[in-house]
Amino acid sequence: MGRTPAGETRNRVLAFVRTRLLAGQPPTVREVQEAFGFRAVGTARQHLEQLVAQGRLAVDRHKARGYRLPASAAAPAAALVPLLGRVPAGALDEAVEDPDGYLPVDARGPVDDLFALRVRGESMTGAGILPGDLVIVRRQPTAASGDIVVAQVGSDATVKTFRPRGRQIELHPENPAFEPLVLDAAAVVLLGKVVEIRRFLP
Amino acid sequence: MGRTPAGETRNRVLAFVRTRLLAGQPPTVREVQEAFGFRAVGTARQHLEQLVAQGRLAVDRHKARGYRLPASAAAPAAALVPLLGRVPAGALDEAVEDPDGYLPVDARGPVDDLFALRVRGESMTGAGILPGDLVIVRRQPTAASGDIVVAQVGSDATVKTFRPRGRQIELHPENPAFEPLVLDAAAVVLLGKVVEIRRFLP
DNA sequence: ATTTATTACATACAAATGTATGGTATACTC
DNA sequence: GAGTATACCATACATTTGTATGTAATAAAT
Repeated sequence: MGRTPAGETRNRVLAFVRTRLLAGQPPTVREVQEAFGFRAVGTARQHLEQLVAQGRLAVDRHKARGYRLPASAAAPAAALVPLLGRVPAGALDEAVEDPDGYLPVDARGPVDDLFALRVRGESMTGAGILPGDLVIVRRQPTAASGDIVVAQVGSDATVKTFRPRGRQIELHPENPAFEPLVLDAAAVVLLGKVVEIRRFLP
Repeated sequence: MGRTPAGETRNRVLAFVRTRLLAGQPPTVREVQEAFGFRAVGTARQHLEQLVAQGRLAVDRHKARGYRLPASAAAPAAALVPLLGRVPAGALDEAVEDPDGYLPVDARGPVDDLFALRVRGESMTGAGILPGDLVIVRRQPTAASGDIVVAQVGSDATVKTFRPRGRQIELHPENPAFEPLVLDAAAVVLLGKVVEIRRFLP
């Protein structure tokens, strides 16, 4: 029987497999076969094996739905980080239980200790953090001087630059219109360090 | 034989399956069995089926690795957007073929026409876009006045605010130290509109 | 024209995997 | 104690699925 243009079909097979993998549903050889209307399993498998030979796909041999993206493709498995509506005093764990939504992040590093917050106020505009921006925060009880952190002061969570001064802690805004907060260390709970900022434009 | 506390194990099974699913590798019943040291396949399956009965898991019957997260879990599938190192004149499609990396984005909207670029220069700091930031761009040939766009001027791709003026196009920086570009419409290729900004902090 | 490579088909087999049935032990209720 | 429920084991079976082998058709190279 005949054929089709060039390596045309093969690229489509790769696209199909990649899509399925990103959707979290690795396809079987026969699912590829059906998706492309091949009348033989072998045809689908041939394309898949060629892609493996070219290094464009990887495979777990003898396993059902064993085709993977090659490590070189640097396919960061995406994890989801909870977006917290508000941070109730103390109970960060509980807030994580009932998030307002989720943000996908690169899962090549640790992600279990991440959460996201929406920024309120203009105190950090000088650092390129605008009202409404989302910050992704890594939970940690300490930080280095100069880090942008999320700290709990009273019942509010606030985003500021962290500057410890002996027994006191200074929380610096990055906006000349605002004054630094100088607080006793005991009055501040460090929720974590801002590791990423995201802004969506309409 | 004996047992274990309460519904303890079951929760762990759910956690295990969920982790595997988010990693894009749905487990088999036997993989669950081994992960928990059950000596019988049935035990693993019993837990899985109970979770399905409770609505905490979903399943594609008679399919290998068929356990899924229930739709109610509403986990937004993540898609990957290619991060382009540079935008060669005209050939955006080719650049997409060989990206520097990928960014995970929420896949509930269209994602096929998205790509990401790294911002160079300080011309947009007034809009909270700093050098080194990543912008996620939706490919489109036109834009509304005031949109932040990526435009190709000569051989360079540049991020600016878009302001059409009759037959001319003005590309406005958001930084008083820079001057607006006023160009003939024919000299500008609009690559797309910036829909998201991301910044990673060390 | 012959050769070679690629694409595709047909069919079969073996391994992986989902499913089913029956049994044992512990805990709880009545 | 009888009855019920839960957690687990042991084994078998059927389907799904990966793998292998042989053949045919078309295109490009020699």
